[in-house]
Amino acid sequence: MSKSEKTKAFIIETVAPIFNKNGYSAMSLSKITAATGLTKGAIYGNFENKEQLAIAVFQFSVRRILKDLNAHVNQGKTPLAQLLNVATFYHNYYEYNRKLGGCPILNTGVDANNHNPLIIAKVRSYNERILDRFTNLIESCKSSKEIKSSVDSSLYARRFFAMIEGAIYMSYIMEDKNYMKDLAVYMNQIIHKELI
Amino acid sequence: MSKSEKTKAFIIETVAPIFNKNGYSAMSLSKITAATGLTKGAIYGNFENKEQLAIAVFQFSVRRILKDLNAHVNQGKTPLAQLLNVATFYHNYYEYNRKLGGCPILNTGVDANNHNPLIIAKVRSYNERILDRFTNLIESCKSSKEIKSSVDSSLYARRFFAMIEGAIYMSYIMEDKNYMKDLAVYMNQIIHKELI
DNA sequence: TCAAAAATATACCAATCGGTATAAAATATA
DNA sequence: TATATTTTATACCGATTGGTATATTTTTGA
Repeated sequence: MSKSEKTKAFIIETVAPIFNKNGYSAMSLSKITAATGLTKGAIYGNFENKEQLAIAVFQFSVRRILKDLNAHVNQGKTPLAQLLNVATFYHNYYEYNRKLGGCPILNTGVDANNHNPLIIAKVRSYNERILDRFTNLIESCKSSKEIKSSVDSSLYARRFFAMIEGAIYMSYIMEDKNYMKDLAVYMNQIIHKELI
Repeated sequence: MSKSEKTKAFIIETVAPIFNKNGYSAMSLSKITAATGLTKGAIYGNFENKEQLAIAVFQFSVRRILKDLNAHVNQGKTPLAQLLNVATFYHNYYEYNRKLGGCPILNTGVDANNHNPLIIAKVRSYNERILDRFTNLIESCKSSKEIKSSVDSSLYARRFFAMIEGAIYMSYIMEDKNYMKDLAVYMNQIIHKELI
């Protein structure tokens, strides 16, 4: 790992909470230099501009989540166990993202929508990946005969994802982690009552 | 209605989509003056500062929604019909808020969270009102014996509200109104299968 | 209609914005 | 260790930021 690669990583990690909490417009170069202890020279020596830094920061934040989500899901031994693990993953999601200042998928999505095409395209892309992952997981449950074959995989993937984002919004706006706790409970219940 | 009252209302209506789409930081005075055709003198003659204007704009946007939601809900003749009308209200919510550039409760909440205490307090306050309204509606259904007395009113109010916000997020980020259409369907289904 | 009051426009302020050219310093390679 | 290369710091750029004092215009009420 070269010097600049280390510095890049350091900048990204340090800036991540700033971008996630304040959004793109309020993530000023002065905040970035103050937080990192570096100067503009170092920042612009490692990133083309503010937007490219923001994209790198967003990708870093999301990849961490997807990696952990995937690892947690994969602990399940059957497709159904894996699907149920999606629910349990979000049980502690409020605490999990507290240091970051919330969920980057929610925050960056809302922040970038309507006025930052490059970043919102990234958000959409990740959301599609997550939707596909959920859909495939439900399809696998059908293949393994653990849930009903009549279940609309895509529909429930969309419902689950929307419920998750809604719970994240409520938990962070109302500062109440119980929205995430209940999401885990309710998703589990829905799987058992509507899918199995 | 005095001159200044008319001007105030005009500014608020004109600025509403700007604030809702771009957020507080990106809602610059130059954008405000360009959109309204007025000068800084007129803006600052009618509003103390940018933050107070943002608050007025947010309140205007939310009050419109709450007024319309309430009117739609009150068309129901029984508490259950009213609760089911909550679901139908959101059926066209994507189109309903399109001109505004999304839902102010979602957008302003996420935008202001973590760095604008005054505005986020307003968002929380409205969210609590909405939660109370949903809770009371469910309680009324219990009183009229239209739903099971064992239902946890507050819990389902929270679940519904979270589902709604999640569907709004998905519909606007993915530019797919079907998230709102299915929310209406699914909420209706949940009421019939879990509450009645 | 005319003067007092209210509302708006103009011109300006210091501070900050994102970004860059260049100089200085740190690193890597030979 | 010496040098070429990379990385970072400094100093600056024009543009824009939110905000204000004051002049001008418009509205209001007698």
